[in-house]
Amino acid sequence: MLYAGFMSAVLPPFPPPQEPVDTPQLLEVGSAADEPCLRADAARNRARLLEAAARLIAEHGAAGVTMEAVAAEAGVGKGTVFRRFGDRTGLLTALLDHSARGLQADFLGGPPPLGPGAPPVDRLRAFGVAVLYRSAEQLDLQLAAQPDPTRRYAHPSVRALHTHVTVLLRQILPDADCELLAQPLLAYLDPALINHLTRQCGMPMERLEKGWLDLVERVTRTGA
Amino acid sequence: MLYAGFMSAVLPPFPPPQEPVDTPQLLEVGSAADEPCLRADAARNRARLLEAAARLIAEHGAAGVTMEAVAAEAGVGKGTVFRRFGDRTGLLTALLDHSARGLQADFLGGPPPLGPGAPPVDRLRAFGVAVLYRSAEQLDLQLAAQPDPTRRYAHPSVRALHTHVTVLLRQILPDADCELLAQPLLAYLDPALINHLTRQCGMPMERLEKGWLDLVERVTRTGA
DNA sequence: AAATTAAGCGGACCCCGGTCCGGTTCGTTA
DNA sequence: TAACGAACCGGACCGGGGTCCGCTTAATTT
Repeated sequence: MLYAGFMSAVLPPFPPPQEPVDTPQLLEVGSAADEPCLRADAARNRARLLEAAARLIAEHGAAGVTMEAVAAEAGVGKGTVFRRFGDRTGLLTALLDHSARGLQADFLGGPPPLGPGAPPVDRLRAFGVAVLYRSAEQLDLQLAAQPDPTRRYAHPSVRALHTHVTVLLRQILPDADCELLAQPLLAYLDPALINHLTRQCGMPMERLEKGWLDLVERVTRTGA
Repeated sequence: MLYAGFMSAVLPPFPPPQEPVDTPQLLEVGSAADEPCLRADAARNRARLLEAAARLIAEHGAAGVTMEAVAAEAGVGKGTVFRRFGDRTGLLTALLDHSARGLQADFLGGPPPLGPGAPPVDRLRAFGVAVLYRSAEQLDLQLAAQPDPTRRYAHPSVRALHTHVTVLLRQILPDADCELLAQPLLAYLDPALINHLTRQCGMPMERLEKGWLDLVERVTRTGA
């Protein structure tokens, strides 16, 4: 199965146009089952929708699936899809949620070198490699789930990754502007870039991996 | 004026679904007036459309302008817009074309430190700062013109920037995988990131500039 | 200058993401 | 268990991007 992440923090009931932006960033994700007590039928429909979406995507590819088709496949109305997931991006993101939580659990509390215990540089290296391969696996979905340019960096899951990298960097380079420095590192792991390099330029993943290690090496090399 | 770049390499006549991908990358842009001898009426309409688009964007913002409105303002049919520019992204890109050519001319043949003559590291520094401020000026348009994730990195203007950075890097780090290393550098200059950092996080441009210089410093620092 | 033809034109048309609101159902309270 | 209200549902509806195809017009050829 692909989605399996039926429980995810998606949206407050309906009018989702509010975006507080004051998100706690870290830790917000990780605690499971945070949907604020969905009504029975709503929860059922939510599950149906995710199943339906996964099924259709497996069959036609993420790009070839319309919201209406998902609704039909799930046997619910179109409005229900948007009520639950806000928009297309929201639905796709929910499908990715399970693996996102898994990754986050791994680097927040899993075994070293990804989790705590290893030296920060090693954790950073492992983090990049993990993200790289995870994204490569779900490339189509990751691409389709990418929100428009004005929201890409504000997206909670991206924020979580950014926070993690920033924290690691601060341990390595206490005097640098780590919040900023984290951005190019993260950008290297952008699914759209991975897609470009592997599929459009034909680079093998090994080269990307080498590139990551090299980048980390260069960025974290201290003082002259 | 904003657009002013009436002459740009946009698309062969109609069926644009072909994307050769074998683009010469560099130098392709720079030689002016490369529209392959447009018919008189077509050229006239093209100019009208760009003027109309610029006018409407100035008035309603890039996001608030529909293709149909542009067509109407220019006094042509909707089909004409799409025939000429392929899609929304194409039209917006054409509006940015003038300044893109200007920038390219500057770093390909202008005076140092941007142009040839200065040490590569200085050129790289100057390049980033120039791109940074140029993007900041046209942020709305740059954001609106951003193509979907699967085309973002394949876009000719991005390719041109990437090539330039790669070339500079190779002069500084002959043994590194400069093609790859150029990506995170370029990503730091992504309009979507600039938008996020300045408008959503409230960072001043000075900090972004410092961040660029620091990043260049770290990435180009040679050997242990 | 007439004929020929390829390029260009335009607006009706389709599709899909997203919204709205009248009717329904769940869960709770009395 | 009756009744109430909030949450939910669904599908009609809307707007905008992108396509199509029959008609028009600019360039070229003789």
